Amino acid sequence: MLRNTFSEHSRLRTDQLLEGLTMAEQELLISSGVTHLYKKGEIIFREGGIPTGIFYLVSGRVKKFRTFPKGNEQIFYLCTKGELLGYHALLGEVLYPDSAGTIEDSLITFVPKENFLTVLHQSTALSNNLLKALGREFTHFINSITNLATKSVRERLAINLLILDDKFKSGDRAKMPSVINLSRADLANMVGTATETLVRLLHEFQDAGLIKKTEKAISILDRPGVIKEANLGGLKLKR
Amino acid sequence: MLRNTFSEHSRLRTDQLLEGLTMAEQELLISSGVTHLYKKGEIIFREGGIPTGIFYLVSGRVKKFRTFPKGNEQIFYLCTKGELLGYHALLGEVLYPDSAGTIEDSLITFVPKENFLTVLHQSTALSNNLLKALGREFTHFINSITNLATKSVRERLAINLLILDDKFKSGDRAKMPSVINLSRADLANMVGTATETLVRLLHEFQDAGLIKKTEKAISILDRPGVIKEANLGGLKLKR
DNA sequence: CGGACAATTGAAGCCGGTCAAAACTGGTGG
DNA sequence: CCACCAGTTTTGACCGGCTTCAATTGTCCG
Repeated sequence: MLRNTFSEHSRLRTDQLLEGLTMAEQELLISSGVTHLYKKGEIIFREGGIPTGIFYLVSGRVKKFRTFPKGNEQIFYLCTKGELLGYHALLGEVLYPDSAGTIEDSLITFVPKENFLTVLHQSTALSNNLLKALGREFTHFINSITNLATKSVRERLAINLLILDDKFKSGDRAKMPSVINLSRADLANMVGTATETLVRLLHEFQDAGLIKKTEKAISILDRPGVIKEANLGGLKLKR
Repeated sequence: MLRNTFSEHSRLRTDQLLEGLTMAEQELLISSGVTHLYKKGEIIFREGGIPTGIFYLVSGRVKKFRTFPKGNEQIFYLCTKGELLGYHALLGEVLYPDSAGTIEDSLITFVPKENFLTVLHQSTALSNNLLKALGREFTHFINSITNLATKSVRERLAINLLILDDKFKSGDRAKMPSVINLSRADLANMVGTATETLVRLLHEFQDAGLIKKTEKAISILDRPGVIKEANLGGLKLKR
């Protein structure tokens, strides 16, 4: 039940995605690409741009977002190691509807459109894996939508902290509290609020002993407490 | 550019979906199903339920939504004639993450899971059509997310009225202003606001000559005016 | 050390949610 | 045909969460 609200099992992980592909197909997909190091803050592609391939995030973290004329942006997803980027536009045969940019130094492999589509059209395994992944993504998006529409900023912050805690888990010690390394502005843009509001709430959470703010980063100290703040059951009774 | 924000070209229409399929495959998909008349207000499937097939909406209108313990619901999509329902859960091999119910009398064909999956696994045409549709759906969902996160209730109402105007177009005279036949509660749940707030805004819109409220229904009188209210360009300048 | 940018704190005000109650609607049965 | 009831729509009043604007503090580097 908790899973439904904030967990990220819909992530398009390549290990799942490549399952059942022949070595030749895997070769053509991943190994054929050019790998490039993106510095923190670099843009990978921009909304309105023409897709020319997909991106495989070897290491690092990438935000997917929309920008507005006012200057602000809305982040709706954070990619971590092993995920693919930019495939929606290719599949849908449309221009990029969103932008992607690194939030830390990242190693990214570019797979040309032709290679991706070639493998896609000859491998039913890849098709099926993609369909499964996209079907699950749906759950993620309606979670986001309902959270934004019905939850307070405070609750949304708590939810996002839980998600981020998961995404920032260091591979080695999965049990340790993660160090969530994200600027206030980025976090605010994920939660969908003003930076000032976010800062105030973080302060409150820290006072309550739920989190610890350490130089630019955040760690969850009291996970059950944060879960309670998130009100995942919708426990706010009618009256 | 307007398209990006509120138009619904991502709709999973069967006519596009069945393109390239053999007659036998089309037969197995659509014609094999059982068609049933759902009365207005009936539930087709409920979140948490086990998917046993997909639904083809022959005629009528269906809302897709999430419910909360508090009793309220969030509508995130409105299906019209010709669309499919419930395929995400089958593809993702998960329980229904959302609910679906009719908002008017509807004719719906049920296609058993086995038939759907059989055709899916033997027809690359269907796979590709589905992938394309799902890729485009992505655009729709990030539109919803960014609208909810960054736009005022007033702007969101305007946007939704434009979408609904499109969805309630009567097939015969596409040029006439549509009659949007939706309860205040449903409309509020689409916009993501309280019924009372919605009613007040509708009143304002009518006073401004943008819309006309006729017994339970709404018609757009001044479409350019509504578009202006929607602030689609994000024209609200920084200062 | 200074300059730029990020983070924080303060104060003011409005948008929108909530509660309560009135007005309106359609449907039902006497 | 009218009175009544249940559900929906509408209006009113209140107030609290958030946004916004402004200003201060903190931090990282050249």
